[in-house]
Amino acid sequence: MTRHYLQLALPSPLRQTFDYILPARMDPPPPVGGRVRVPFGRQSLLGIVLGISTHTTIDESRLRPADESLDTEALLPDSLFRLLCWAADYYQHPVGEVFDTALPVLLRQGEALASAGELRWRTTRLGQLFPLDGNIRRAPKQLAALTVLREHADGMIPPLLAGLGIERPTLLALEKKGLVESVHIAPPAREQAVQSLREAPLALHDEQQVAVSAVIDSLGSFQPFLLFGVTGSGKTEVYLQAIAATLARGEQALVLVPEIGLTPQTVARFRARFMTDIAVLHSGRNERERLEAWRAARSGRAGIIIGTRSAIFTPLARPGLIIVDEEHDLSFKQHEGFRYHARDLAVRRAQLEGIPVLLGSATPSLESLANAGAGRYRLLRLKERAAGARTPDFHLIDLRAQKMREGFSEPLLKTIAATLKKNEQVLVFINRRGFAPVLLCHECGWQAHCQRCDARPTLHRQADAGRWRLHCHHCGTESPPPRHCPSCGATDLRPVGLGTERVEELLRAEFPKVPLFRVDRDSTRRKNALHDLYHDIQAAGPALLVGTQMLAKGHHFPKVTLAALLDVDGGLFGADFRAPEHMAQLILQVAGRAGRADKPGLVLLQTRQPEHELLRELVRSGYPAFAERALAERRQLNFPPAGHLVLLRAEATKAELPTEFLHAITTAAATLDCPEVQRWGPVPAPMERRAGRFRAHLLLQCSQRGPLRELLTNLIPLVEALPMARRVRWSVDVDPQDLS
DNA sequence: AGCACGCCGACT
DNA sequence: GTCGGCGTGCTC
Repeated sequence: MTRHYLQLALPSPLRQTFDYILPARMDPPPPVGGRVRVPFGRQSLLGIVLGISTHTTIDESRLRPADESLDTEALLPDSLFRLLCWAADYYQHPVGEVFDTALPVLLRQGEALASAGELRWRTTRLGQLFPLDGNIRRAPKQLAALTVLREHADGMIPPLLAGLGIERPTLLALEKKGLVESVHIAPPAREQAVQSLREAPLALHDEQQVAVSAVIDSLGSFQPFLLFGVTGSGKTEVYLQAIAATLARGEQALVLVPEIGLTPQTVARFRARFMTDIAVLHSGRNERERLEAWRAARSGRAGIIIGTRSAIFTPLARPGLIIVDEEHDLSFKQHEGFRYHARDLAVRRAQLEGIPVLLGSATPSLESLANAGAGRYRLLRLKERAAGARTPDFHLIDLRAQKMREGFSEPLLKTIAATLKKNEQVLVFINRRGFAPVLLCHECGWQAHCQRCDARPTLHRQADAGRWRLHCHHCGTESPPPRHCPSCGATDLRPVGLGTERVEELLRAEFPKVPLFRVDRDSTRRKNALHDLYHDIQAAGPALLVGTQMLAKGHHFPKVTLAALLDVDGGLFGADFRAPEHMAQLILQVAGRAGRADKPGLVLLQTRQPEHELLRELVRSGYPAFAERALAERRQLNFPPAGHLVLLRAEATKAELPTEFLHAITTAAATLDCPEVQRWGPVPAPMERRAGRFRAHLLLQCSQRGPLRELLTNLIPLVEALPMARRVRWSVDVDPQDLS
């Protein structure tokens, strides 16, 4: 009899698969895509079967038999399985870790694929007949439980019982007496998603109608769309109606949203419209909930799946449409481990599934705009704002010509005062939380410095007690600020620069009678805090809103007519080549909060560089013109989307090691023939030391993806073979989103 | 990454 | 005399 071998993906950083002997007793053999338990060194691991073969390249004597097969069917549909294999190759990441990232934790730990069903308690035959006036009278809780359960022949679920004061110990006691039992009721297999609408769709304006029709016409075949619609133009209604058509075909829709965008309100909007089950997947859910959502998607029970980045790996029984909202958002790129981009995988997945994918944004990434320009994506424009709302006016305030009061120019303060006087709300945006980014000795110029990073810790004021703390945003270290300058002993230590807390303080002093709301990660740490804040802001009259990105994303503030950005220069002149793009997106997002319906909005930008070409273009002609110019710059530099990048990162506790290691890589690369690929570095990372580790970068650049991929495929085995590779932490970042 | 093996410093 | 530091080797 010929022997068979299982080719497995194992959760290990080793970039290889592992072969195991398929034991004769394992009959039927595990399916491709199913899990098996195998011995691995001294541990026992779960692996995914990638293939079964009669051949192996490994010496027979080294092979071990698999222990146990867990599944009778593949965990993932074929298209998703192939997407993961493709992604492992594209991102040059170990395939075992790719599967590990893609699967719910409980499945990785061996939980059954199918849900055991809902747990219910019910009486046994004996329990039905048991005399209630007998011995059990001495156990009142049990008596009550038994009485209730006797009236519910179908059994009851634990939460319902708990509502009646019946807890698990009581039920277990009754079970021990043989009076009640727990059963698992399996959910209906392959239940069809309910398709009917709960509320009527909104009327569409012409541009929306064109967009919806285009998507509906393409259902059933691969087609990427870029839905480029200004804030307030009704992108969401386009999504909802495209989803309605998808559900009407009996298919499912997968919706990806940015991390910050998946609020209860977002989900509520979908629930209000559709009767179907909606599976929600985000970081706030526990593993049990994630697995249930995953199962609902896989079985086809859920018609709509809404989730953040990792939801792109949700299996679908009948895929129909993928939507990526705010496709330019950075949170779609994973920044550690398996560094995939969910938007890019969404397009690839749509292709493998043969379905349309809709990327939506008011400020599309230059990548997507370039794809649309090249005809790879179909561009759908929404230029009109719904309900006749007007686009806000932009004004630059040249700070060089202004007397400043703690970060505020005179004209800005005047405009704020005037707006408040009209009973309207003002939004002040500053992209830095805390009180001040620098603590400086006024005597000798000493500055507070993080012990573990090449960075200055931010000065924070504790909400309670008003205590001061130094807080490093890069490594999380917190410490009390020194009372004396460690360098000269002086006591005159001063906070320099602005953060949200300081802006709050300044504005409270300036406008003592006006309610002020601060929205940043520190002020919204409490559960529901954000929701409550939004509620209070809507209810308030004239008010000041101070905040970071959090304030700029998602929520609408109809009463805001003035939005001010205190410092746009920081973004425009960041070290990263994408800094201007991100700043432009942020400016427009903030602008999108101002001026709705009947009231025109005004956006004030404080800058020391009013002649900056990109900034002027943005303010004068809007995002498309800005993007055009930014794209031209990228083309000149051969940067994405014109060219392609791969960033090799290395870090270690010894300072010289990362650079040495990357040097060794360049030496190894020199033996490979790839004249098209350019090399930058190795260089120390922009912040060389972070959380006590020294970091270095090596950037690879090429106008074509092909040579870059080929180089990586040949280079990485050489890198792994370097002895030094054991002593540094290194990673490959294909299509890096930021170079820091 | 885990996990074990192996050879040199400060302590119950 | 041991406990334990992390260098290095291996995992089908």
